[in-house]
Amino acid sequence: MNIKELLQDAIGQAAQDAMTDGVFCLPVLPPVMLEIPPQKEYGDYATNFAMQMARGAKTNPRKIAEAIVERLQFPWMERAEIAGPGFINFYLKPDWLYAMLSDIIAAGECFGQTDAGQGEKVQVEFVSANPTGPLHVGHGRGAAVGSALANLLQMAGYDVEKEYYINDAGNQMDNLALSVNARYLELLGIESDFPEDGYHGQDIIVTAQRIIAQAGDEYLKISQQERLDVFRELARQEKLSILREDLEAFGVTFDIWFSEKCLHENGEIAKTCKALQNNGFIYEQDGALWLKSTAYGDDKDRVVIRDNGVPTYLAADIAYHHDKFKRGFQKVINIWGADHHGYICRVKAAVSALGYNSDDLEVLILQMVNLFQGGEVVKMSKRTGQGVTLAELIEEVGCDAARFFFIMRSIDSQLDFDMDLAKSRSNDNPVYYIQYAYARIASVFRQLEEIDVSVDRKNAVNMELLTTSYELDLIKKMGEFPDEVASAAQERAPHRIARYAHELAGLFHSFYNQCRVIGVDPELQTARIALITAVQITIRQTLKILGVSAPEKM
RNA sequence: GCGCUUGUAGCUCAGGGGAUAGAGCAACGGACUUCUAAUCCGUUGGCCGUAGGUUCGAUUCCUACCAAGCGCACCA
Repeated sequence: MNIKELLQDAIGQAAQDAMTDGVFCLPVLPPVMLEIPPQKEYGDYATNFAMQMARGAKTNPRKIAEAIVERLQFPWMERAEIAGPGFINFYLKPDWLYAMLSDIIAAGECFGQTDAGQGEKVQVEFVSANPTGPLHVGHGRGAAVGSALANLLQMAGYDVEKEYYINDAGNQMDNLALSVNARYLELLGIESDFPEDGYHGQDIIVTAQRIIAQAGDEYLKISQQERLDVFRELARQEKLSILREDLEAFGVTFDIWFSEKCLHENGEIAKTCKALQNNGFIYEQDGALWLKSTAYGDDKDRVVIRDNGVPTYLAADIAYHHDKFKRGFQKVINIWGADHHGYICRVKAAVSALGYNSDDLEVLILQMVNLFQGGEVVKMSKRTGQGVTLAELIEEVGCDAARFFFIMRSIDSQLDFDMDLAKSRSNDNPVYYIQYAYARIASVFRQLEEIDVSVDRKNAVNMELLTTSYELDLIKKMGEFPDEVASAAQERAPHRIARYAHELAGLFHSFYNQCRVIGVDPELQTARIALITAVQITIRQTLKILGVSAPEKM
């Protein structure tokens, strides 16, 4: 049952009837927007529908509202009032809440699932860090937000695939090989210059040490070029498996790991460039090939094949996006760091040039993360003197807190990550606040079992006994969940689920402090068991989206 | 200089044409012989960056300006 949709339909019908009766005249009715009013006194739902129509109908909005209210037929309606400039406030009979509560328990692990996304085939590509070193905290935000968004879309009825684009071609891989080579020689006591743009991280030394542990100075016997080829591949594999492990430890997995190198090797880049050359979007100048991205609003055209014949990163990205759309995704979502936003225009231009609708490529830009500890910005890891890695952060604050903190802000906002707060086991910490609500419910169930009270007698529940505002507010809030999931998915805004979870937990804690479950009148106890069963289900669903664990005990 | 994002309570942030602008923290005052006090209840706290414009109505949309972050390669 979706009370909101039913009410919307009833209002639409009433408006139609009013038009038939000649109260006002409009060629087409606007959609009925129902909202939860800012204050309880304004009822359970409200709409500005009459005000929306007043524009076109050139009629007093209050008059339209009256006509609608007079004709409205809705079984759960207690009364409807016209307020302010023309709002209609709807006050429903509490019965609808009881029906909703039963629905939640019946839905169980499926609660929140809707077909809002209509099975649309969506790809979410995120993290996609170069396999040249460890993930840092910025990647962590991308990983948490990307995986939560994928979960969210899935629950809202989209057909989701998660993908990691491995930038395993080009200069940075050569630099990686050169860096490993330099460390290798250095460790074997051979003097060598460290490459200027090399990777100075500790992890490169570890890689070189591993190579020595396995093969000693074996690689001194081959040419430098051959050695670099070997090291490039060895390092690539090692870095990749570390990335995969770190992400898995963070609760992040991918359906597909897509290699850039393959696009070079299997000729897809050349093929795509050829196609764009044929339809005039790639031209030659100064010995290089250029994408005519200015045709789609870019500041300047961009080189895709350098004058030395080597494709640029953009060339690979064009072929990559071509491949994505060829795979039949209706929406392609990329999550990029704010430092890549300047890149959006040219990739969208390429997508358009390839004959696709560039609106089907959605690039979500994630603003930067600043770590704070003791009120100070933490730029460097104490241990290594380099940027703080994701693995270090998880070790410090825990996986659950890290994920939640990364997700809880809108992606447009820079994130001030308060490590002290994330670590604190106190009421200040929103993660624990939510998990604690879940654990409290689990604890109540454990104690009920101890005194042999059955927890699944949901058929014989007299829900009408739930009458306090604490109980009714909880049910109301839970009832909003499927809608919240659908609209958060549509807005690509997983932070809304973090916020919702916090609000729901707050309502539960208030209830818990005010109403007892165990030991009250048996019928009321049964009803309250049903209530907290539903709360537990709903909190679990929110945590599932966020990728945060739901502890039975704390 | 150009572009993207942001400017809302002391702090961190939601909201996003409409009814008295919300939450958490901080500050202050209360609640544990009772299902976990990692909790709850209450109080205090706002020219929604500035100036114009559109609108019956703007914190929300538009323009300019100011401030912060991030970009502006034949790097990725």
